[in-house]
Amino acid sequence: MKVKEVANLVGISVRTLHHYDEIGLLIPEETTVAGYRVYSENNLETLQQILFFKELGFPLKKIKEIIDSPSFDRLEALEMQHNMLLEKKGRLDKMIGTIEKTIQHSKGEIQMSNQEKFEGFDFSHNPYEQEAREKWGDQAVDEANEKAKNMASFDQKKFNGIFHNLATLRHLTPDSKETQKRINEWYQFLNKMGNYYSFEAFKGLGQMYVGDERFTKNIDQFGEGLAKFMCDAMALYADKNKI
Amino acid sequence: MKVKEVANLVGISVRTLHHYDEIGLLIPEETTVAGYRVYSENNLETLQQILFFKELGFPLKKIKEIIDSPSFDRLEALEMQHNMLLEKKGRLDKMIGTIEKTIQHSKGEIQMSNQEKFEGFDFSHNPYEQEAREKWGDQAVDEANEKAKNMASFDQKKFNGIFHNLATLRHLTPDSKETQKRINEWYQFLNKMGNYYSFEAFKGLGQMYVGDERFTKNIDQFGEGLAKFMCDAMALYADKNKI
DNA sequence: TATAAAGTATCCCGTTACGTGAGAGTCAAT
DNA sequence: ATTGACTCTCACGTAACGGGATACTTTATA
Repeated sequence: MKVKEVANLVGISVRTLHHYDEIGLLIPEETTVAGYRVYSENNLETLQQILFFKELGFPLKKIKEIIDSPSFDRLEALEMQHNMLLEKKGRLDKMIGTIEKTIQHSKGEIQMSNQEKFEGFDFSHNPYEQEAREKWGDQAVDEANEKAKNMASFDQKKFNGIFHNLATLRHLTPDSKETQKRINEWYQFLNKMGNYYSFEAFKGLGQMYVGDERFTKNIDQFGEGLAKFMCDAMALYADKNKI
Repeated sequence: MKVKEVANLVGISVRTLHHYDEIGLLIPEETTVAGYRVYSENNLETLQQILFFKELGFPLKKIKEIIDSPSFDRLEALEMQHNMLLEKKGRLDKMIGTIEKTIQHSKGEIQMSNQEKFEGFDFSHNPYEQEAREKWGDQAVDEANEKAKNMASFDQKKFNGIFHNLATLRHLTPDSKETQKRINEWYQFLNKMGNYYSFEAFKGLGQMYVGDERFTKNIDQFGEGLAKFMCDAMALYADKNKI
C-alpha cells in the first residue's frame, strides 16, 4: 500500500505518514526504486498501535520509546489501552453529565457549584505517562512505591481497608469467592488511581509483592503471609479475567 | 479568584490562563493595582464554554470567533456541544469495540479486515469546523446547499428516501406521529452527516426552507408545499425535544 | 516587624505535530 | 506523447502552550 491508500484507510494525512517516517516512528517496510513508500500489513498493525496511544494523549516520542522497547508486548499493550479507553469514556460521560446540568442551570432550573461546572475536565497530571514508565521504564519498583505513599488520605483509608480485609481472609483459599471479590476491588482501586494494569501486568504486580522484599515487608504489615496470598489470588484473578 | 485558584479548580495550568489572556480569549474581568488577574463568575462560565469547545477539537482562534460573535447564544451552543459530545462518545465506543476485536484477532481467534482495524479513528475532515461556520459564519446558505450536493450516493439515496416519505405525508398534520418520526429521522441523518444542529438551530434550518427560495425550490421538487410542511414539523419537533 | 515562602507578573525562547506550498520526478491512462 | 493523479524532498509556518529568568506582591511565620 502506498501513502495515500494508507492515509485514506485510517483517516490521517499523507504528511503525517511522512512525519512518522522522518522521526523513525513508522518506517515503511519497503520503498520502490523511485523512492515511494510501501507499507506492509505489519506496518498497519504498528500504525494502529500508534493511533491508539495517540488517542490516549501520548506524545510521539514516548510512543516510539514504548513500541521500540525490547520488553514491548502487543497483547499487553492492547489490554492496557482497553482499560485506558474505558477510563476516558468515563470522563466523557462525566462531561456529558456536566453539560446537561449546565443547560438546566443556564435556564435557572437548578443550582451548580463551581466544582460541578468543571467535572470531567480534570485531566491534570495525566496518569498515562506515569503508567507507561512503570510498565516499560526502568525504575518501576521505586515509582510504584512512591505512588503508594503519595495517596491522598481519603484513598489511603480505602487502601488500608482493602488490605485489612484481605488480611482477614488469609485462611481461605486464594480462589474463594470472598477473596476474589476483594482482589477485584483492589484491581478497580488501582485503575481508579490512574494505574492502568493489563491483567498480565496485574499478575506481574502480584509477583513483585513476593519477589521484592520492599513490597513484601510493607504488605505483610497487615498480616504475616499476606503478600504471598495476594500474589496467588491476583494471578488467579488475572487468568480468569483475561479477555 | 486569582490565577492559581482557577487553574486548580478546572485542572489547567496558570500559563494557559496567561495565554488565553494574551490572545484575548479570556480576559479577566478585573486586575488588581499590582497587575494580578482576578476572575469573575462570568469569566468562569466563559472558561467552561472554551473548554467544551476545546475538548471537541476547535482551535482557539475559532473559539474566540464563536464566543465573540454577536449572534452567539450560550444555550444554543450548549445544546450543540451536547450533540457533539454524544457523537464523540459513539466514536470512542467504536474504538473500544475495535480494540476488543483486535485483542481477539491478535490471539488468532478471529479474522479482521483492514477497514475494521481502524474503525473509530476516521476523524477525517472534522465536521465541527464546518458546522461552526454554518452556525455562526456568514455564507451559511451556500455552504449548506453545497453540502447537500456533495453527499455520497449511498447517503443520497437515504436522503431522497426521507424527503420522498415526507412528501407523501404532506396531507397529515405536522405533529402527527408519522410525520414526527420522519422528522426525527431527518434530524438523526443530519447529525450522522456531521451537521450538529442544536434544536434551536434545527428549527432555524426549517425556517430557512421557506425563507430562502433556493431551499424552497429544491425541496418542493419532492412535492408542492413540502418545504412549508417540513418547516412546521421541524419547529414542533425542536420544541418538543429541547432539553 | 522583619524575613522567608509562596504567588504573580512580564519577557522570551523552545517544542510538538504536523500544515502548506514550491519544485521536481513517476506512473497509468488516454 | 501528454495529461492528471501521485509521489518525493526541502523548508518555512503555526498552534498552544512549557519552562526558565528576573522582578515585584502578598501571606505566613518567627
